[in-house]
Amino acid sequence: MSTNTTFEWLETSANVAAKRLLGCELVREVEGVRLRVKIVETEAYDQTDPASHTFGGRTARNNTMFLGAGHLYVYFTYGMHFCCNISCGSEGFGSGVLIRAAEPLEGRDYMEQQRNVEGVAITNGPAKTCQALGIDRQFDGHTLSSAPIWLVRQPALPEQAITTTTRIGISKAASAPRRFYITNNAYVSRR
DNA sequence: TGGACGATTGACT
DNA sequence: GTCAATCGTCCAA
Repeated sequence: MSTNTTFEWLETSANVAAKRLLGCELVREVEGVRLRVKIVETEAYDQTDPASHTFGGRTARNNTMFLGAGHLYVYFTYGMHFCCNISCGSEGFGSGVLIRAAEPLEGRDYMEQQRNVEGVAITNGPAKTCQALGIDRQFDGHTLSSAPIWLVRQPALPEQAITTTTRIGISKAASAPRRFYITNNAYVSRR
């Protein structure tokens, strides 16, 4: 099993971590099935950012983002959806990267069942990706170096393969260019 | 302790 | 393009 033991490469700013995570794989084992996806769209958030959950300081909800790099921060939103982030930076500084979309590499059938749809809609959004991978609140705080969910680092993509834009669905700091995605990837979210 | 508001999605006009 | 669903979190009072 190829798992990472350290996350030094994520002990950096959210912006840099968000770009480094593009192309990396997230592996999930559930009910004896292995699911594997490639991260294709991310957004950066940190304590200095009014749009971040950590802007107001450490709370019970956002605690995972303060644990240091390599933890899964899962939050519940709109009364019905879960979204997941990968924490980055140093312990004590609330920062992380929202996984907005991913491309299925293995276990596509299982993901389609979870989502009850076919095509790119299985993972082309943050809550969709969580649902496809069966990620919910119980995994908040999980360290991404062990089963049943772990991260596999991949070589950094060339800058030219990455598109940078403003983030989606936020009202504060809406003009900050902190959304990153793999140019022309079919699974990148639309709205 | 009440109420506004979300790092969204899917259905509908 | 517009809008409802649905509830945990946070802050003002």
